[in-house]
Amino acid sequence: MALSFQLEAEDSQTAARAGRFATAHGEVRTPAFMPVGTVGSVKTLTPDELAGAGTEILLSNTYHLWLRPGVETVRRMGGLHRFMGWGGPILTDSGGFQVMSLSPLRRVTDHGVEFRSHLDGSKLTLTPEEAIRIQDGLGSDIAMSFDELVEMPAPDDVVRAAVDRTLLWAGRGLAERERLRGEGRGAMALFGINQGGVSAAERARCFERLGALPFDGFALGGLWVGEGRSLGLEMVEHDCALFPKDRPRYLMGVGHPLDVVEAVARGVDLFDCVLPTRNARRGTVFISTGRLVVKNAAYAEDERPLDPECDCYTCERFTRAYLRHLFAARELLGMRLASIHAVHHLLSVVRRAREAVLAGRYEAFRREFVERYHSGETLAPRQPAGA
RNA sequence: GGAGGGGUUCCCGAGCGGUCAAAGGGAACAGACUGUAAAUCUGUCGGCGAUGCCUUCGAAGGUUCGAAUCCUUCCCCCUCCA
Repeated sequence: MALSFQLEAEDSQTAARAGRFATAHGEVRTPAFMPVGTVGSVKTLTPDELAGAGTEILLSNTYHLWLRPGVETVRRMGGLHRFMGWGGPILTDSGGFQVMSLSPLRRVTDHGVEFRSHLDGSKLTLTPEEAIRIQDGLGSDIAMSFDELVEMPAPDDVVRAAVDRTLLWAGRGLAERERLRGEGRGAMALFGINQGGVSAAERARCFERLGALPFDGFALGGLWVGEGRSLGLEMVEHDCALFPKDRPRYLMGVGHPLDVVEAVARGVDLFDCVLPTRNARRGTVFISTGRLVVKNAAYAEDERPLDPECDCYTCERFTRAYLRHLFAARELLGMRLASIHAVHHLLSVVRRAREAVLAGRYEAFRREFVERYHSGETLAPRQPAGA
């Protein structure tokens, strides 16, 4: 068994759950958030800083590492874990997202996707089999099935075609892992990805076949791509009700604190998202009482930490005024300090969510969390006493 | 003392009779960002009772239907020669 998922607790009032799964590189307690290290690095952060923030598993990316430095290089350097100096578990995305985000540079057929490399424009073909081989070559703990997602809104026939293709590719990916296992490779776990856009019927149709396949976990794909939050949450609730209880459920690409808390309430175990770290690099961080745009002039002389309720390195040592200055001066340290907080904060959200489930009080936690977030209490800029 | 060049909106800098509140860049301010082509992108950036009006291109005066652009005087800066 590539992944032994153990369900530890289920909330009585919501669909929230707590669990854990083991990989060759360590155990992951859920709900969990995976900081995103697309190119083999969570931008600006060292592995020690990630671990210090409570990271238990990272996400990295097939497409990007395939282009540069290339799977063979990573493999010869001892695999992705050694290469990037991260000893914990790694989940790799399959490149499915790039099928969408690099749309002007690609052509999709049943065989696979023909990309123009965003680095040098060269023509490349990524197939579901190749995506599995690459992830195996990288040494991933959890590989993702190669899928096709479409941006919302999208016509029904486009969504249907993406579902059919995703199912076709799911089977081929599993078969490729079996083939690799026959060669003594392919030890990684493999997750299937459910598609179907915002059509409950399509998602159900997709999972009818996907769920019958021997995946180690299931992901909710194609969400938070323009459909709107409430529709997205509806789909989350719908999918989770279909998914088996004994395997982890991964909501791909979602990471706004409120979305995470709401999705956990609907049964999601795993998240990844660039939002916290990308925003952090651009001067906005999530704190317990809302969204703080530290780079704004209003904080130029605010002596408080980003989040008075946070115990991360940045919040223990630095003021908003200093962070604001670093962003204004475009000092790299600003991005680093904000990223440290961002990762720490989201990981603390999922850790507290987990504790709440284990304590049988998730509904109360959710209510308090959402209320606190909307309070905006420590958000308003404060001037120094002498001003 | 002589010769020449120049003073433009917060800064640099284009414009050299109308289409100029004035290119472009910077700074500043704000917004966006959810399986990362992203240390990115977008917007605003003289004032206002705002499909128009008022004030602005070193200062004052003049030419002209009309001036940042032409003329006169003045003030200030820079370069070279003495």
